[in-house]
Amino acid sequence: MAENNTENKEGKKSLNFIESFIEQDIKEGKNGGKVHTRFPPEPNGYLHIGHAKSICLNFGIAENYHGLCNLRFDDTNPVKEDTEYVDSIKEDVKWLGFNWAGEPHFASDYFDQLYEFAVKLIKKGKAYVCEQSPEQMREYKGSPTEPGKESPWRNRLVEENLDLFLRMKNGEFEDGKYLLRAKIDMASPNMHMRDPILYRIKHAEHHRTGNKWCIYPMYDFAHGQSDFFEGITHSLCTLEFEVHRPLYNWFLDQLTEDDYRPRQIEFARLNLTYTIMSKRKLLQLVQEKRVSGWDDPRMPTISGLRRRGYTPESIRNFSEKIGVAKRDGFINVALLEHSIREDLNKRANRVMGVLDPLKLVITNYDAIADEYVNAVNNPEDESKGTRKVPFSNELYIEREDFMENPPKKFFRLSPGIEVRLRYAYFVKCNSVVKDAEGNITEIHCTYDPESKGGKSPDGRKVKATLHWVSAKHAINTEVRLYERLFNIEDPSGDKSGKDFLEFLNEDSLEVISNAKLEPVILEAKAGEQFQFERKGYYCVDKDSTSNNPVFNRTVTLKDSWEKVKGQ
RNA sequence: UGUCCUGUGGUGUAACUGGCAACACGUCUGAUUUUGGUUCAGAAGAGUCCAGGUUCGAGCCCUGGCGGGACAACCA
Repeated sequence: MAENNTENKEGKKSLNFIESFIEQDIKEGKNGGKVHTRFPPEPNGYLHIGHAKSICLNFGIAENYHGLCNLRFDDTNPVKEDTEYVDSIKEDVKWLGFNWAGEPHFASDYFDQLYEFAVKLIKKGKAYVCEQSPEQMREYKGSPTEPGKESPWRNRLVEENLDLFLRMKNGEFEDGKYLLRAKIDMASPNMHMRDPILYRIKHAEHHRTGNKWCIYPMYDFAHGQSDFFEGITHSLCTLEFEVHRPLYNWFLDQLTEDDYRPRQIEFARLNLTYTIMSKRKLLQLVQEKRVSGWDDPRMPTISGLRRRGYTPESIRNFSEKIGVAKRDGFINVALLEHSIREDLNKRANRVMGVLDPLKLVITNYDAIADEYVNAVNNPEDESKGTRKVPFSNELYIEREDFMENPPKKFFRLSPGIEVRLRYAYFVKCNSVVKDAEGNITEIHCTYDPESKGGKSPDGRKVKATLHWVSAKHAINTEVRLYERLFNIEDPSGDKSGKDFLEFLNEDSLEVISNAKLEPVILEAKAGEQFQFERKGYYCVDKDSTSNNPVFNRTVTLKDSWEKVKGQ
């Protein structure tokens, strides 16, 4: 699967630990040698790049082993969940390029089966109705280092348990009055085995089952069984569920006598530098309007990355590059950025765009001439063809491409220096116009008519090629420049107790309202990606209108001048 | 002073039943270049958390330490 895996001496691809488990299971003929995975989000928020890792893993493994992967919504807590999230999750999974097996599944599809299973446990004497308050529960639960104590309701008669559980279901009691708990071991070193809660009373409307139920199963009582009901063979989840595994298996033991059983395997969740992955915190950013929404291009959500200009391929490639293991670490965002540059370099058409315009006047060029120059759309892909770019005596160039008193290694435009205007002509700077404060307002140049197309007939060289836009043809454009959302690598991991919001980067968004672009961009559709030559990759935002085109910067180009300049 | 998981270049991931620690990103050279991009060529950077042990040979096996993480929601 992972493309960065080296091949061993026999030319066999090395496997990640999950693939090794799976191949072992197949070899042993477990579950008939089948592989069936699932991606099981709770519909309580938008998917983020961490989910993308899980999606690529689950769907990728199913594909590799000729199996299937389900999409299942883990919707056992009605107060947090919503169909808005269901819809966005489906959209995001599809956008990433994956197809789930059949229709999407829901844990709520199994509420009846789960209820029956709970009744069965009661009858077997393995579950009981408990009346402890949350406080009492906590007290009786003990701590990781001390055993718990048994609930006084633990030895209720089966008949009584059955009766109470039925009445819980029938809505006879208010929230919190009773609980159904498994009878396992209050002294277990594993807290999750200390008589975990199976059902709680919650008079809440569920986004799918409406008011049919007022008792809802807990995660642990729903997840493994859902896997079982769907015929899942390998249930991949993140590391924090490792301690749940004995309970996952305990339920399976109660549920089945034959030898089919899903296997839970845990892997490390993705951490990315300079961002956060917690759904709760992302929700907070949205609710407090620190960002414009779940799809704000600065968000690590799939919808945010999409709006930012990331392609599904780039995210899938990223996911392969990071691999999968059990140790938790931090992936540098540089790797994500590399993935999108790599992809867009091949697919994005080039266009010239000036973000910080400075007027350049060609004093010896005919002001009324109507000239077009030929430009290559994508040097990496000849099939993308060429286009005509209007040229005139008044142009915009990038303000940072001119320096009146340049340092040694600056080889762009400065007085007396000749440079090439990309695809057009050589120009030489003769003078500079300034306003009353001494700010440069215009650069005056002369051009060499012999250098049309950017080639010098006498073979003389220039050290720089600048992008430009003809002033009278320029399309005035809004461009949104994004920087990382946080100032430190791990905003959530601060040991001094600072809130993650304190590390928000106040300059993460810069809006330019007077960028100048070539006329071709008027034909661009929302979401379309371009490389603005020498500046980076940009895409058309959904806010874009024909009167007011709006572009998002996906990522800058690698900029080695930036390093030189810094010295 | 519990249980479980986990320690490999700056970062992430590899190394099949023990056999010269590899790949990617990042960094640094140089070449090419009508993008200070791309591409190409090359370099630096770890001796595998520590200490013992087994072995001809240990990142891999054993013992003992140390570091990091998870677990005490009627959340998932």
